[in-house]
Amino acid sequence: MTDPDDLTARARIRDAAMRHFGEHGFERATIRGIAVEAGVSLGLVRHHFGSKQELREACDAHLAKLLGKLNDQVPADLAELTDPETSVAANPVAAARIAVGPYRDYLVRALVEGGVAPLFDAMVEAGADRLVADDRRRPDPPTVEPKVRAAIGAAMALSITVLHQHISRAAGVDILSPAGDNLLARALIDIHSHPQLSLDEARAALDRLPAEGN
Amino acid sequence: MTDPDDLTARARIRDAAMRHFGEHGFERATIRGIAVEAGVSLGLVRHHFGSKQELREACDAHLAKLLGKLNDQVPADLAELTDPETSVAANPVAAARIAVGPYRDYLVRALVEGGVAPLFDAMVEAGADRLVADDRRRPDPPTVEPKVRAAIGAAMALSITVLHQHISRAAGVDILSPAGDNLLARALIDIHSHPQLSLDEARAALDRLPAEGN
DNA sequence: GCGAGGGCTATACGCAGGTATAGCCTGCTG
DNA sequence: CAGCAGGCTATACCTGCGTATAGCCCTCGC
Repeated sequence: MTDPDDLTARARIRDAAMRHFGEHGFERATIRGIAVEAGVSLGLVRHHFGSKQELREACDAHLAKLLGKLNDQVPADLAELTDPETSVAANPVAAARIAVGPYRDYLVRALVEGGVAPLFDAMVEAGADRLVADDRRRPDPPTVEPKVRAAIGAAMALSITVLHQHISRAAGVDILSPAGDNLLARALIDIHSHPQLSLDEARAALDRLPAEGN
Repeated sequence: MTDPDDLTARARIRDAAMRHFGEHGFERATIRGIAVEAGVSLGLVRHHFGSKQELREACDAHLAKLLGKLNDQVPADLAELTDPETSVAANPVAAARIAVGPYRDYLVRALVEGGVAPLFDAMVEAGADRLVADDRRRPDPPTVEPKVRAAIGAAMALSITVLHQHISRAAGVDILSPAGDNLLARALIDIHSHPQLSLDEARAALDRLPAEGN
C-alpha cells in the first residue's frame, strides 16, 4: 500500500481497479471508470495491463502478495497495528479489520468467484497445524482429518468478512467498524468457548449417522 | 421445483435464469442465453418479466419462498428428504444439501451481492431463539446479545455453502456431494462439540480487550 | 363467426464498453 | 544531434446485449 513506487501510474491504476472490482464486481466495473479514478487515460490502462482480464489477475496477485506478507507476521502486526486514533488496542479483531480493510470488498469478490485460492489454502495449512497440536491434548481422538476441519474453520473465520453486511444488518451494528470491534471480539470469544453441542449430544449425533461409506 | 404449474414457460424461464445467474453471475448472464436454455424467444422473457432487473427480483422472491417453506418444516424434511438413490439416510447435512442443491449457486451470489436479506434474518431469528433457551442453562451469563451471536452463527453456517469450492479444494473432497455428506457431518459435529478456546483462555482474552467503549 | 386478449416470435435500435491504432512528448544513450 | 524506447493520450471500431416495436396465432367468450 505504501511501497515507494506506489505512486506510479501503474500502481494507481491497480489500486483503482481493486476498488472498482471490489465495489461493483468484475463485470460491472469498467476500464473507463478505473482510468478516470486513477487519473489516467483509457489507453494507459491497456498499455500497462493488456486486457481487463489481465488487470484482474494483477489485482489478484497483488492481494495475494499483501495478505501473504500479512500472514507471515501476524504476531508482529497484532502488536504493531494498534491504531491510536480509534482507540483500539491489543484487539486482534480490530487489527485484522484494519489490515484487511482497504481490500476487504475485493477479497470477498475474489473468494466467491474463484481466485485467491492460495490464500485460503495458506489459512487452512496454518489452521491444520494448530489443530494437530491441539488434538494431542484431546481425550477423544478426532475422527476427521485436521485438514478438513481446518478448511471448515477457515471458511467460518472468513464468513464474517464475506457476509459482514448481513451480520451487521441483523445485529444492528456495523460489525466491521471501530465501533464493532469490541462487540465482535467478545462474541467470537463467547462462541468459540461454548460448544453448540455437548459431547453426549455429539456422540448421539454420530451414532445417528448412516454407516461410514458414503 | 415440482409445482404443478412449473412447466409453464414462465417457470422455465425463471429456473433457467436462476441457473444462469448462479453460474455466471447477474452481469455476465445474458437474457438471450436464458431464453435459449428455457427454449423460448428473447421477447418472451421480456414479456413475462419486464426487464433483467425484474427477472432477478422474481428469482430472489422465488428463492425466498422456497427456502422459507423449507425453513418452516425442517424437522419434517429431515425425516422425509431421505434419498434412497444415494444411500443418505437420517443425515441432516445431506438433507440440507439436497434441498438447497439446485439453487445453491444462486443463493451464494445473492448472499454476497445483497438480496435475500430476509432469508438471512430468518436464520438469525431462529438461531437467536435457540440461544436464548440455551443461555438459561449456562453457568456464566453471556455478555453479548443473542442476536449478535446468532448473526455470526448464521454466517458461519452459510460459509460452508458460500465457500464450498475452497473448502472442497483444500480438503481434497467435494464437500457438497453425496460422498462428502458423512465427512462434513462428522466434521461439523466435532467442531461444534469442541471449543476452540477453553473458558480460562476466554476469560484471559476478554481481560486483554480494551475497556468497553469502542 | 368474430373480436379481444394474451402467450409467443422476429426484427430492429441504441449504446456501453472492451479492444485496437496512431501518434505525441520526454528522457536517455551513442 | 539522432534516434529510440516507453509512458501516455485521443480517437475510432465493433461486438454484445438490454431494450423496444410490430405483429402472429390460438383460445375463449359472446
